[in-house]
Amino acid sequence: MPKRVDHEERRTEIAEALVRVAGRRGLHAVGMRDVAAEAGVSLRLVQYYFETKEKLLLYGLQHLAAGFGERVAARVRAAGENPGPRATIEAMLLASLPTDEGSRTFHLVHTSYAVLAVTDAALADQPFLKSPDAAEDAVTDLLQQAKDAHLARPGTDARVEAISLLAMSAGLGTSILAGQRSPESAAAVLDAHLDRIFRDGGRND
Amino acid sequence: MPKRVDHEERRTEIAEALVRVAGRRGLHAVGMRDVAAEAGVSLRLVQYYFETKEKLLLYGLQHLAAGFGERVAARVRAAGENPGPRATIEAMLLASLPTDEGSRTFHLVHTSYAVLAVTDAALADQPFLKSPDAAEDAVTDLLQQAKDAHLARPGTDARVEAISLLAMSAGLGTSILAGQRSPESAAAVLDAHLDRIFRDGGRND
DNA sequence: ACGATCATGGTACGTCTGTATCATGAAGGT
DNA sequence: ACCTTCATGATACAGACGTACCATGATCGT
Repeated sequence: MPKRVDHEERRTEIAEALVRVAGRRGLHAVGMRDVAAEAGVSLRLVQYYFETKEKLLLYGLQHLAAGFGERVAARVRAAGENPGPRATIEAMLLASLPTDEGSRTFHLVHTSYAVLAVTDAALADQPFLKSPDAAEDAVTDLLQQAKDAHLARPGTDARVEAISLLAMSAGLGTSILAGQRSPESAAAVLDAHLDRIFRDGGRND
Repeated sequence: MPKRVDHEERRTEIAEALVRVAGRRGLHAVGMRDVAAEAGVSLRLVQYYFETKEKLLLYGLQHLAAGFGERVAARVRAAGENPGPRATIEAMLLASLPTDEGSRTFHLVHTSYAVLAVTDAALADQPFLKSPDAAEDAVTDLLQQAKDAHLARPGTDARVEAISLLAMSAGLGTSILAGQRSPESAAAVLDAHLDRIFRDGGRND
């Protein structure tokens, strides 16, 4: 036989090609042949490693979500050795905004998947839909910690604020993608809300 | 000739068929033949009233946006004879959430269009993308009025809060659509923020 | 009443799509 | 050394898609 290749590695390369072309021309416009060309392989190879298009899409989605998770984690680590709850939350939220080309692609393709999932049963019960729940729990915990440490205003409802921040972040991200808002102004809005939640020192408003 | 028909009326019927099938099976999956079947006319007729698919999509988008505008306006009117700023804003935001089947369809199709617009130049510079700006101005004005009338907390930055509320509303709407959140909990989150902005009486926190 | 015009039907064409089939060289096990 | 098995190529197929073309009653203006 020919050289035994690492299937998983191959699949990753193809999935990344899928994400690239989806980010460029939109997920709806991506075909098997496009992915093959972008990955520099033949159509047959894409069929070989992913038997059907649906499996390719599913794998691509997982790969996308994993990459996003790493991106956020790296951003949080970059926030410092022992960042406070606010710095951590801020890093998470800002990492979710489509600022550079990479996160723009992620946001666009992710939203495309989400739209598809509404009418496609196979994508609907995919675990990537649960990652927002995980994020919500994480932010809630951080806010609760801040509240316990008297870093946040006493009246804060941790979960409601967590939901709000994540929904805002998602909404702002979409409007950045649509070209309605600049990343800077979106970041400023998020910061304003964090300022409100994390009162500094003893000010009571 | 045959009975002279009202072209605009016909186009509206077909556009509504487009929106219905798009809401059911997703905008990406909608074809000329599907629209024709849903509208109960022949494929030729869809071609006759909209020469090309792109024109059909554009018209459908306008129709969708117009319908949404009416929906919101009706909801605001239903808020009472002379509603205060808070009731008005609340009506606007709640009308934007995908609660019933109609608004669910609107949200889904609208989001599909927005995703397409990112990679499609023809849709990108469509006026419906400006309606968020109009909403932002309207909410900002209402918040400013409330502030001037001492109904809102003094520290409120009207525009930042308007942006936040609309972004939250959009983000919450998307998560409702994805089945991650119930309409009720989303409405509760929005209400919590309105409670915060519109302090009651003389409380200073 | 008649011819120009409008609304509609049917259908064919070319292209693109995802998938399946046939073919073949290259290297593993024994 | 041989035969199986793996990786890859080329291409064919059936269907759906948007669009274009031809046909034909119906009715309006005159």
